[in-house]
Amino acid sequence: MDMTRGRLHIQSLLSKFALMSTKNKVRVRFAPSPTGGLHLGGVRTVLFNYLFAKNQGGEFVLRIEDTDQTRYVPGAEEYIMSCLAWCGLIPDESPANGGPYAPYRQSERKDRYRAFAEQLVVNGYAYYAFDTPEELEAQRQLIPNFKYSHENRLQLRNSLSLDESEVKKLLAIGVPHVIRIKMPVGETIGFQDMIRGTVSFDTSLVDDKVLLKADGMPTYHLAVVVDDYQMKITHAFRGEEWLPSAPVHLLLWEYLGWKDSMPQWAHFPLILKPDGNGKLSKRDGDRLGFPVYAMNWTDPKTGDLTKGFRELGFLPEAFINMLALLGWNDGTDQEIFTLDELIAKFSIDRISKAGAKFDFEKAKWFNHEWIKRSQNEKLLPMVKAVLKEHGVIDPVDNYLERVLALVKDRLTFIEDFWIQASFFFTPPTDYDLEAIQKKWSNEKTAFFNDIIPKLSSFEHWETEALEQYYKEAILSSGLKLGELMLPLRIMLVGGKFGPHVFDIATLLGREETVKRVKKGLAAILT
RNA sequence: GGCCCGUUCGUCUAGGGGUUAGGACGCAAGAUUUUCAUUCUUGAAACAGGGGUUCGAUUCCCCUACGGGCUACCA
Repeated sequence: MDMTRGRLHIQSLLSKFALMSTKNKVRVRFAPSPTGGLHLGGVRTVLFNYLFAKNQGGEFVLRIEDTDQTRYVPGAEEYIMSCLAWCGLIPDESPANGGPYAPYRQSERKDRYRAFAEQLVVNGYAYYAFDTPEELEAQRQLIPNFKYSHENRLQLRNSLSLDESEVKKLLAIGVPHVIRIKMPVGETIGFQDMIRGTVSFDTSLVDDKVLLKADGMPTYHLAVVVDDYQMKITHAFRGEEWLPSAPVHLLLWEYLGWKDSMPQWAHFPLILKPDGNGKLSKRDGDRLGFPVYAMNWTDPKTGDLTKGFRELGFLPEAFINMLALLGWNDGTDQEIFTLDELIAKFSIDRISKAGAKFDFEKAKWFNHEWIKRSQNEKLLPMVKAVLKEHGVIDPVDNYLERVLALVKDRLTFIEDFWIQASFFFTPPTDYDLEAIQKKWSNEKTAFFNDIIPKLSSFEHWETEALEQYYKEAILSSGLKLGELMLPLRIMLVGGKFGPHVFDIATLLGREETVKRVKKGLAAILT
């Protein structure tokens, strides 16, 4: 499929939420960058943005940051949209009418950024810089901790250090250049973060960030401010890794003359590696054996597949629930929330400040809880898919549903269904003979030979009646109850596992049960 | 190195000037299930350290330590 699908999703998102909104509504944005799979942290950022917007009765806007052409990965944009759709955060199908602030891809908004960057230069808040990447690299080699800043900008090649005529000439002949912000000296710039309170910086210590790259594309710093302004964003929430660049953004809002429309800020804590320290990365998932992406992601460059939560058998409800509770809680002991509950109860000031280590065990627990709570009919398609993988095609719905009801509580992942219930669909081929053969006796053989025909004609094929009948048969044979329970189980399922043995027999049906007992008995006697 | 942010059981967290510092995951033990799992009960397990302020500090302030983030013509 081509890249338009991503756009359809964005637009449908806009139309769905934008239509219901009117003036003075909260507008929140998230800007994924299509450089790879969608990471846990990314989904959580979207989720928090979404929950806040919905909680406030506002709207939620997606921008696509595709201005980094070197890292842009084809297909990633569409993949991100699919992940968010799976999570239930954006609509699945889309009417394709653009929202009021289209386009939403930075590459398609390219021209606007240049104009604002030039405006900053004219007003003395930014300047052209002609230094080549090689020259800057040389500086970095020469000077430890080199920073392009007020301390050295007059020694570098830019419109501040060069003659006006020289600058004009360079621009006229098209020498590649960037536009950098001219950070003021000795000012303290601060803001109110909705999570952290007052945060402030000394502008002397911040470097002159590039605003517009040599290829004419904006950096994140310029794009985020222009887009947030033009899209009338009221709240800008992002990960904590952005905190250090906040002063640049603050200044830009001021220099562009938009200070009064600046959004409120919040910086979310990071999701950390479960072991050791640091930000959670794709590598950690590979290393520790759990997914860090929402869905399977195949890197088109390397062909590497990274497994996703969806494919592992996570329910989207569980995934969302788990992510929401990683760094947020509602102040009560409740841990299981539906999306609607999360929306109703969400508030920014209950987000914790400190980073949270991801715990896969807890994630599994959330999934287990959600499987238990899910309606059978919802689970059925997923269970069928698992069966299909193992060659079981078109199981009877009614039968499948009864099996599912019996084993549902035992599942951590949907995939576990096969481990827990395969014997309902294919008779055992291997028997755990070790468990019973040592204590086997001729009396036991006689018992089964005797009961097989009786079972074949047993009328009340139903759990309780069967159990009663079987136990009475044991008693009257003079054998011990416990000695003949396990053999029956092993004949039916092959091993020491599974639900109540008479529930299994009931579901299997009379014919199949008798067949398995015969076959099992033969296996024991060989 | 510089700047910024943070620090309650192993992990996610609640709490907040006086509490037996609460819950959940995981772990351990027991009960139930004549299997295994589920479930239930119980248990072990935390306020980073040092100074203030205070009658009293885990809670407020400062310092230190530790952790994290940023320090690109990446986001």
